[in-house]
Amino acid sequence: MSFDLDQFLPYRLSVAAAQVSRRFAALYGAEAGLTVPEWRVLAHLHKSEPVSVRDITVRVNLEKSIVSRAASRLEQEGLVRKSGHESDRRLIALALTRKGRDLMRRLGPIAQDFQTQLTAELGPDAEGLQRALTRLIARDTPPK
Amino acid sequence: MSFDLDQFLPYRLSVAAAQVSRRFAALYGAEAGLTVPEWRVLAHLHKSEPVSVRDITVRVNLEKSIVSRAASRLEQEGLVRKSGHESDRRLIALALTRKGRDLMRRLGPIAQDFQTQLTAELGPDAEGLQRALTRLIARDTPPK
DNA sequence: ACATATTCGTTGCATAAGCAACGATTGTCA
DNA sequence: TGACAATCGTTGCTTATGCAACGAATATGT
Repeated sequence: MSFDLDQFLPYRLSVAAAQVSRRFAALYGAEAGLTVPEWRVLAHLHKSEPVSVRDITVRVNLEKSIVSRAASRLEQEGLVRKSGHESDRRLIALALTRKGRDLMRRLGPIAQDFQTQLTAELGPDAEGLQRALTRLIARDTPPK
Repeated sequence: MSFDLDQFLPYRLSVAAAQVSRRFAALYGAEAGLTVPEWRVLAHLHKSEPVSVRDITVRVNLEKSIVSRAASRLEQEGLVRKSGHESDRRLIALALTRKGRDLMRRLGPIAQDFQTQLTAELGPDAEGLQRALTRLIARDTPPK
């Protein structure tokens, strides 16, 4: 009996994740053309700022070079402001600009609605999915 | 109340998928240095061959250019053979070589074992996860 | 205090992904 | 049959990713 890719969990997870990401990107694409890293940085800043690049890499599971470049792009678009940390001059303090906050005020509800819709689609399996994801993420070795 | 990325399903799915992929790559990395597309192509060929590039793009959720390049690399490494389709000369028939079949004979059990281990880790939530993934994948708009 | 190690953010470089365009072939339909 | 459209696989090009290396700043240990 031969191995069946269609039943293989890593494959299924990857396809599902890509699929869900595409759907979500289509939703916020109307409001702003963001990459996934850019979205994650904004979302994290929205709930806690100011914060360093390093903090973000740890909290949103992105490599530091990716966060660095995403932050630069966001700064260039006027969504994020970079300033020096007071006591530790190695650190950079990232914060949302007024424009960035406005954008997140529109994107937040979109994300919430999408989450609600997904949960509805999944019905009774939504909880099991969340628990399973928690377990998988828990043993995280973050990307460098 | 502010949006929380840590509870956002697209984010959680993406992190979990990346995490599981890394773990699996570490396992088969000892046997062969394959990229994800290469692994998927081999896995699909293992269960049905010969098959065209187009077939693979549809069945393993990869864009055709990615499959094309993966197939070329695999051919160069002697794992896959390309030959012309008999009646339709636009098509290419991909098949495993002896070496490719041998590799998959080693990789198949590794994948199975990993699946078993994951299922064990997830315990009672494994089923809910699989059902949820099935639902998410079902409404698939494949990548091009 | 001083040499050394470590951390932070950026950048360079090699590889991968995503999309459009292309030549070659086959399908469609008037 | 013959023009036109559609499909297949490859390739070019732009952008994204992942890793290593770097300069600057701070921590550490003797």
